[in-house]
Amino acid sequence: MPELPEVETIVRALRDGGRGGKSICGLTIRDIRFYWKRTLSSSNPSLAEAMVQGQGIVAVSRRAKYIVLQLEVSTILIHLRMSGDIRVESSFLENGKMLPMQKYDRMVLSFTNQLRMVFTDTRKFGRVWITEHPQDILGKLGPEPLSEDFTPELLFEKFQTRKRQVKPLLMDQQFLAGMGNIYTDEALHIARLHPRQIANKLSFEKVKRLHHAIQSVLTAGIQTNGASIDWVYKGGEFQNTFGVYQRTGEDCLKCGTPIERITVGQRGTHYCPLCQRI
DNA sequence: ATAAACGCCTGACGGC
DNA sequence: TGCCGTCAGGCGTTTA
Repeated sequence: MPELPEVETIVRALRDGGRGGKSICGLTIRDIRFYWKRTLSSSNPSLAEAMVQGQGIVAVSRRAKYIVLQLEVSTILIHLRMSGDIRVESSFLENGKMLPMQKYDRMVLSFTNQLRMVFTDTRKFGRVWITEHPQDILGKLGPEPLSEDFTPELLFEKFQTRKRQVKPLLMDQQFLAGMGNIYTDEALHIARLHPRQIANKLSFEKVKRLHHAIQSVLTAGIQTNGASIDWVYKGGEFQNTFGVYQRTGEDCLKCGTPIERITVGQRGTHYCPLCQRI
């Protein structure tokens, strides 16, 4: 589910408090428990437990769509994939009883101050890594689209060696890190580019437009706390400003042409056939 | 290098 | 009501 803006919103809440929970910065881990075996990327829960037990949360940050919990020695990486979410709550009710688990809870990180951080994930695609070498995973990722070094010139240069369709390329996390299906469709619409355009055929002018569109949709997404659709991920408002995503058959807000849905790179793709021509 | 097909999972929704 | 197919903010592996 979550793309960069949703993950950023979750990370800010973990760092500063928000989304109904308190900050987890500085808390000490009492224990970690998994309720779905494959949620833990390695297959050794007792080693995972030993690697985090007693350690403090030094920093909370985001890299691409990964949540990064920096501990004193090791690092916890969380990828929410399609349906993951995080909540922070007290482990106990006011009467002193344990707060019950919920149906789709897959991992619980308990702290010594009786707070807990719960990773909930209906579809079980989400993954957690506990490692002393997070760069083994994060190091393969492409540039952060909102970072200073992601420039129109860099994007254009990276496109030159690529004959792929632009939409799947933008969603390739090793090419550019953080874009998903929604924000890619929205960015291509704003930039007036067809999702099947071949990357190295785009002029610098068009790449500049695309670069600006990527940064503006991601920034708007973060400002509105992400997009909330279906039962997954609550609290965002970005869905109210969709231009094409999930608007099949509705009028393009720029030209009035009905939005079409096609499949590109095995993903449902929404675009305006008039604004976004090859 | 590129891309398709498939696997991993559960749930919502529409058609019959 | 139930059954069935399709679809879903992702990504890794295998196969062409």
